[in-house]
Amino acid sequence: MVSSGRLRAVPGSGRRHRKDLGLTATSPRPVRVRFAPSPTGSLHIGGLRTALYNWLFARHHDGVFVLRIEDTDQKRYDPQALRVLMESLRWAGLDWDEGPEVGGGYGPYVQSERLGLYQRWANWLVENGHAYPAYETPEELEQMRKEQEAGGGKRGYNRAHRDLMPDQRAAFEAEGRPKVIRLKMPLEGEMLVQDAIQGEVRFDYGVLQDMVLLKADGFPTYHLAHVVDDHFMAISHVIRAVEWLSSLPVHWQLWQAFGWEIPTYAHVPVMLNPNGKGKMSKRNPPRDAHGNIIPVLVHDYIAAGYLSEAAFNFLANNSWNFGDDQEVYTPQEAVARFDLTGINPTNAALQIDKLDWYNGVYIRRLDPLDLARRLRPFLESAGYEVNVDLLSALAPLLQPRLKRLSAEEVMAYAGFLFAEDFPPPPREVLLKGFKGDAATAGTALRSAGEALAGLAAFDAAQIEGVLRAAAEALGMKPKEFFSLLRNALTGQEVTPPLFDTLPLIGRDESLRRLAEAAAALAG
RNA sequence: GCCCCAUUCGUCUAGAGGCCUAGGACGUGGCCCUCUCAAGGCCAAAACAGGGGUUCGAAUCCCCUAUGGGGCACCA
Repeated sequence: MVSSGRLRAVPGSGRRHRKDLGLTATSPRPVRVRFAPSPTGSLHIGGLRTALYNWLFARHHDGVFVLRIEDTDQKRYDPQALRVLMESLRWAGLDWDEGPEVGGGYGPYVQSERLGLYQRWANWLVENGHAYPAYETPEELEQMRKEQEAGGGKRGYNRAHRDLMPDQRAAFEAEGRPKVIRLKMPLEGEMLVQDAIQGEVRFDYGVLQDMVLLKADGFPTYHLAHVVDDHFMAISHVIRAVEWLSSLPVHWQLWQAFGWEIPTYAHVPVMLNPNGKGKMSKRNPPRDAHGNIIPVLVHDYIAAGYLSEAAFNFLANNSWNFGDDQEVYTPQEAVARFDLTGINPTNAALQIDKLDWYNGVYIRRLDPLDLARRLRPFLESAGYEVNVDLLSALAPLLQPRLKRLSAEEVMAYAGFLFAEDFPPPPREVLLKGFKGDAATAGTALRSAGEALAGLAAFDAAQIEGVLRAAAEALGMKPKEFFSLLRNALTGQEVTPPLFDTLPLIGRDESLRRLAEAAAALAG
């Protein structure tokens, strides 16, 4: 039954032996892989990871990465989806060699433009006894399912039309009943396949059903389209989500029926919710410890302020690992080392904390001016007017502190720089953490102002010098003095370091804030 | 209900019969640095799901159980 020499049976468990296969070494075919999303909505984060593994594999082998659009579900088609899908892939740095907008020698790359091909090959299957027309209506099938559930018996299509007499068939045709084409699955026997990630996979054909290949509307189902397209696009390795593993026998039968060279299959594990319960779903978005929603769609990750560099590294390092205990690596480094069989077959929870850590790592690696440039649109879309020079000066201070590119985080650290006007903070804020009385505090603020006013250059080093001297002259602990100044100058408990922050506020404005705070305390 | 797959610290993982006293990372806790918060440095707690085999020797191979996950459409 399994005729391909490449896909020989190997004794023992898959886990143990899957790396002995030499899958690519023994394959004479040039590496061509594809990512084949359906344009029914925005790209799922797990989908991006699957795309990423395909891309890594293609680049590692100097192969070809194809983007194919599986728009065979007319009911769920979303015209916006394709654009968003491509945006998401490009954001992550996954460029495709063939597909929409770039073309290629195996097109068209959109399935709805290939309908004739599927119909032709579906008919070929019927003519050669591998498939048959079935005339049940969706309502009849629904009825059948209900009876099965009530009876507790076997589920699935009962194969009523598998062996129709020619006159029965003619009668249905004469009636004008719509028909589908179904695959004739073997009634017994076993399928045995070596999956590059999952290892040995075995299915008993007896429990499988006759899946629909061509729908009544003339569109193919995934099963037919996948095999026909992967054949005519010369795909060498099918790297897809493990959700498909259950339908592998259908595809396997199709390959056998057509007699085409079978690609190597690699089923990548799914991404589970952070709590490990169930796969990530946009219908039931997961939440973190604080009750915040964890994004599921790639465009939500972008909007949440994640860097594509961090997302790439994080996704690559989930289910696959670099080796050498190295956690941070570039796409180029990953390409050099990538090995399909090194993907862990176990489903993995999405560890959002680790993504946040990666994001911090990559934010810190940015050129500060680049950070400012990337931050700008987030601030603007939150309604802030951005002074580019100020933001550029602020960026290095923000850099070790930000977890994401977000207006919210920037404001938490530096909102006092963006305020339209800055009235003196209320007393309780000014005196927060201060042990002395208001008069002492006011005196301290005034002497800080005097020290700063006399400075030749208003830079961090000089500011630090005079303020430390002022603290000593006042007989105050630096800690106490500086937090008093922070309160008066920013109204915030948490800010970037004071000495670096003062030049951003500016000398005049700083002196004004100190004076007004002192006045407020006096009154 | 049926089919398939998996199971190593809370989480992501290393592990290919002896290099395992089970390694790394995130997170957590402590200490250091320190004007707050970060960043950084150091340290710590934390795992082979359970039970049977095979073997001189098992996290690793086999079987059973349990648990988790995926799938059972004229969706992909």
